[in-house]
Amino acid sequence: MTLYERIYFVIRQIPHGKVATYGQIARIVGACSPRMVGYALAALQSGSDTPWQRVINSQGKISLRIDEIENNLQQLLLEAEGVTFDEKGKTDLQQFGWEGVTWEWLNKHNMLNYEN
DNA sequence: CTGATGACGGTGC
DNA sequence: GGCACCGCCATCA
Repeated sequence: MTLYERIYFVIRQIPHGKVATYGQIARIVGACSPRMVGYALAALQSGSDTPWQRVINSQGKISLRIDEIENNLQQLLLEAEGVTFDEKGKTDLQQFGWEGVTWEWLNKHNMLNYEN
């Protein structure tokens, strides 16, 4: 199982209507750097079953490349799930932030070898 | 094997 | 709040 696959696996645990940050995903899978998460998502191709739209940066903002179409799509998908954005495109992590996985979940999937 | 390529985060100014 | 660094390393050509 590659690091990318672990990252996608964790992202699929994010519930509907919640969002997680890159750093949060990184800590869960044990990636030394949050960049790995971003890189994994960048390598993701459209048509994947991974809810990539629920992953945003630590400031609660959508952080995509210079692709406005995909950028708007991400916000659209999240708003369809009930996540709201302010006029600056920021979402309230206190309200919509994901709590993360449980210790039991990590143990169940043998991810304790990597961190936590 | 080597080098290029990246959806970030924290810190300091 | 914004900006410039720096750390970070799996994947691919």
